[in-house]
Amino acid sequence: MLKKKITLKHIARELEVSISTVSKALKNSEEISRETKEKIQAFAKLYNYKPNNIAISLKNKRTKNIGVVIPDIVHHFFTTVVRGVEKYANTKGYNVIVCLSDESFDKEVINMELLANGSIDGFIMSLSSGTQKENDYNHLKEVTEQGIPLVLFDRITNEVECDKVIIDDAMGAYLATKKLIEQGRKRIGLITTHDYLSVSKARTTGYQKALKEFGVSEQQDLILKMPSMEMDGQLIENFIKNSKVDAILTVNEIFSIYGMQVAQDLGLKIPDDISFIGFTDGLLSKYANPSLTSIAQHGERMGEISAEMLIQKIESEEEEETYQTKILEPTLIERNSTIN
Amino acid sequence: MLKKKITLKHIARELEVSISTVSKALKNSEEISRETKEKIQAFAKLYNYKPNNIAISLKNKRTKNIGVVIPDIVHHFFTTVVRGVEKYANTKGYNVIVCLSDESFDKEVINMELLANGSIDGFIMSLSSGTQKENDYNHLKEVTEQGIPLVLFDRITNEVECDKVIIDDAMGAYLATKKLIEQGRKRIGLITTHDYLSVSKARTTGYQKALKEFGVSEQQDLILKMPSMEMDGQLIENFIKNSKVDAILTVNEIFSIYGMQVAQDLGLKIPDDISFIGFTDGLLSKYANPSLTSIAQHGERMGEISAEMLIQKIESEEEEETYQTKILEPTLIERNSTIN
DNA sequence: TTGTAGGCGTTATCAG
DNA sequence: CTGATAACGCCTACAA
Repeated sequence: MLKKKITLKHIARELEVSISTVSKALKNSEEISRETKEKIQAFAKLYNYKPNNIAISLKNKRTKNIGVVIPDIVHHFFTTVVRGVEKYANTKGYNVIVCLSDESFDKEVINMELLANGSIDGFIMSLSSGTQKENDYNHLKEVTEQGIPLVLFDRITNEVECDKVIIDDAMGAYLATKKLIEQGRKRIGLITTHDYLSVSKARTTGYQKALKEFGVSEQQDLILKMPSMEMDGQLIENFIKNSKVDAILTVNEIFSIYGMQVAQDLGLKIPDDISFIGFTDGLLSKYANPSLTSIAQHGERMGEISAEMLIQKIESEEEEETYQTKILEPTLIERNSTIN
Repeated sequence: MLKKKITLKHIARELEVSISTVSKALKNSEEISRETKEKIQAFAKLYNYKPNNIAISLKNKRTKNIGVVIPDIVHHFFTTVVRGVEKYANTKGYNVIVCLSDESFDKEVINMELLANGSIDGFIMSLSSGTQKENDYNHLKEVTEQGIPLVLFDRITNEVECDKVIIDDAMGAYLATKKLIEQGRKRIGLITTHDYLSVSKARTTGYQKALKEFGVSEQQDLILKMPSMEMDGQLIENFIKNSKVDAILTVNEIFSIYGMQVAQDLGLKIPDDISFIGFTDGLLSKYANPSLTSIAQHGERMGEISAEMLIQKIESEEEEETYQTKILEPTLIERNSTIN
């Protein structure tokens, strides 16, 4: 019953020719006679011969695999990036090996080391919070020193020389804050995470820049820093109750969604009494009630660009030591949490 | 600057011993003298020697890679499954290659054929809608005939003999419908997709079973079949307006979320005038307003079980021709769309 | 205790 | 036009 994979050797033996003749015949080489080629090709087709990827990888020192290392996969933004990577990679004949660091430094290191031993031709990754906290990038440096191309996206670091793709997080926060100010909001809060996350830091900067630039006199920083990646509902509730904000910008969707619920429970009208803008224009923003105005991060595009940059590096012969950082423009998507 | 990967050959040449001596020494073989072993191990460590995965794969005919083929990755349920697969696979030293079929039969076929040529040791997959529509499973049969283990989850077919993992979709729909009936709902609608999707079909069956079993006299089927995977807001709106339902069960989250918005726009109170239950207990259900009662599909557990079954098959020597189907119990998670 | 040889499946070079 | 040989990196049975 088992139709095991057939190899060049089998064909050669069966047809009583040499392995190299078979190999050439299947490549339609000019060296081989029409007759022999036809015989071999017919036989190969009949038995559904397909070359073994692993053997080819060993020979070519090319796997046609891309390693994508992300902190979490149950996460809208990262999945859109993966989709973008897949999309581009597939057109170029590459497969995508997905590894989850689970926001852990150790897992990130282990995963990368494993894949770096020949399983992939290059990495596309976003740093785990654990890594950004430890601020230790030796595993990345080792990879690049071995000549394995690396593209960092979204959560990046300046410690490593490699190609990078991000959106202009500061500008995103700036745009959002500006929008709120222009709507006449006077006390604009920011709910963020720790600054060791590169993106949160950049967003905070953008928020502060806008405040400074357009700042109404009484304006001041109203920043809530969540202690962990998890959401702490109580903190948000207290923040809304005590800080008397009339607008809130959050570095993700969840904080906003939850904030809106708290606000509504407190009897506040959205957006009349308080308005919200979140980051990461995902499903939650679209389907929230009221729908959430948010800063689109263009994950899919980011994935495509990352894959393009990576494959370009993989396939370029020369050892170019030039790296670039592509910065995408964020887009403000207006919904009912700021307008009605 | 480039510290290229070092091989056994390099070490052997450098230390003026044979390759096999190096190989054995690094495996701490008894055959090799203490002295030689120490010398070799020290050198290997210094130069950070790591065996090449590809070479080992070729030799062992084992890649330690699992191919996961799913219709879409920007999708909560599938990502939870992937996470479960990763979790279990990693503990067993396997990597996960993710391929997206994009709901397309053709892409599913291409992806699988590519990976089947030696890149993976087994498949975990959920059928694309395109495949279920075509009802053509030859690509799956070929894979299993080649002796490559396959586990189907969620969207499965009886046409292929292999291990399967699903939740009891009929029971899920039955439980939900029963709950609605017990709450005194009289006109319970179902919003689903085409029946060629195995899960939608099963859910419809469960819904009808409950209606029949508990059916209030006036009860009848109030079924809206969405023509595509995409959501058509207009159809839902008309359905709610015209069918006079006082409860709706939907085969995913989105239909419910959207339905709730339509209902609220029509001035209906949830859950007083109309209540909702959806499938796939994801973020949307949790953060919707009101929060959505839903049937949890236990994706992560499903992924773990799939991986466990697959790896068990991969690593078992014998050609067992026995396949099992594991059926997980769905769980009804009550939220504010049915209670307040 | 160490080394040689052959093989995993493929391709490229060179010889016949 | 066809085939033998070596090589990719590793492992292992068998010699020495």
